[in-house]
Amino acid sequence: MTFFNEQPITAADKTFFELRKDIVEGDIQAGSKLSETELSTKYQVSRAVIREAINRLESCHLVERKANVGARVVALSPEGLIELYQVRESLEGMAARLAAKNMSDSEIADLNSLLNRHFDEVQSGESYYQEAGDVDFHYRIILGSKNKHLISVLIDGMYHLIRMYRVQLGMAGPRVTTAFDEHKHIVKAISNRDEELAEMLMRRHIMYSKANIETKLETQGS
Amino acid sequence: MTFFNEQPITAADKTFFELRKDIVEGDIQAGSKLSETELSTKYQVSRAVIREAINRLESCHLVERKANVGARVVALSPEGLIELYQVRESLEGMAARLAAKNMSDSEIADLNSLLNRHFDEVQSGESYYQEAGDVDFHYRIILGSKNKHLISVLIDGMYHLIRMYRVQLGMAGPRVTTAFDEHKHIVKAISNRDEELAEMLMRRHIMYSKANIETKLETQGS
DNA sequence: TGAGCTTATATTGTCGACAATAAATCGAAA
DNA sequence: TTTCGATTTATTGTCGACAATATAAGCTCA
Repeated sequence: MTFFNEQPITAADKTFFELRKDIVEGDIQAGSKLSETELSTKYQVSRAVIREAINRLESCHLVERKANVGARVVALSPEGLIELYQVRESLEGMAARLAAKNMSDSEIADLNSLLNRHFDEVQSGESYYQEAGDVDFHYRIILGSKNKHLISVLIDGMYHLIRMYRVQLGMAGPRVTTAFDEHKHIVKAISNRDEELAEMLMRRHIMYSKANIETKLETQGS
Repeated sequence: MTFFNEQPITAADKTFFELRKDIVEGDIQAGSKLSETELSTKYQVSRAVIREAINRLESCHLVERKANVGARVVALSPEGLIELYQVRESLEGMAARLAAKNMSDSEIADLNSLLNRHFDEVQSGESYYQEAGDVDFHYRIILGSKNKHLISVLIDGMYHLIRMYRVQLGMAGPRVTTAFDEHKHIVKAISNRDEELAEMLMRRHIMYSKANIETKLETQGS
């Protein structure tokens, strides 16, 4: 998966990526305090670098900072996840609409072939790629919107937080074949340049996903 | 206007607010470079403080940073403004939907009285409060969504950039009475708890506003 | 003359030390 | 014993200096 062309340049970049990974994957516990001095010894960089990394983590909504007190990793809550999905529904719906308007024919063709590849993988039971495939699909449509601001808000501002929820609340989930069909319909709408339908189908797709998570949270009781 | 309860605590806070104001209002030119040493003498703080302020400005999409090169104030372009309004349409539409669901009756009553006040002001020709009133209206609905993430993305991540466009491209605009009617209809839908309609009306309201801006940009040629 | 390389310069990135603030500890009085 | 206040301690905020990088200037050679 040749996802983000993010490659660290400065030490702050590198530390930011490492910290983000450790937070998203739960190596640094949700809700825990981030001590600057502690982290600076752990990651072998100065406090200035740690501070910059923490500032960036705050921008992605992964940590919360209070003046003269410090930073904490965000606490994960069912309500927080619901709120996140409400915003996601709205923004990715718009992304699908804009993708129907702005994606080139060749990009749409690529998207179709991606979907076919997923179909083969699902058939052969390679559940490993399910989440990656899902992420990839949504990622391409987001980029397909060609709206820089929208892309930034979704990728920089929400993607990693969503992933954090997925990883830590264990949302690998089934919902594979139905989600796949939904993806197909969305791409169909996009290739028909039907903006209205593309937005509506994407919103429903995310609403279903949200509902699926909600029932899961109820049964397992988080 | 008792808007943001943002009050500076640290020197970095203060500098961030000052810098943001100077950028939004154009005292620091759009597209210009931000020299850290220069700013540190200008604002009488160390470079560390300036760096933190610039990092935060980057989070609000007011400046863009490149590693080992520096930060520039964003360049304003008609395309950028359109993109911004697309995201705004999507998010504020969702905000209106959630406001219809989550605002308390008393909050809705307050919103109504705000609108009546605006009506009086418009009647008596106090065009001064037009923009402030418009901003206040939208701000209350955003808060009414009760969705922290949505609020953060809109207020922290978009509001000041939108204001920067308004100020620097001179969008005080007419569109007063029609916008006022639209506001009234939106509040009506919210007080009826009609989520669907509230979202739709808000989206249209912002679409009209966007269209209004577009024609303006065409005639005056930016 | 100009293309490519080298050197110089200015700017950003990183660091450790000090100052300021908030939390924790301790002590005194009711 | 408990509550309020003072003192200590730990953490964050701020600073100036140094290192690393990128851009600009100058130089060499075809």
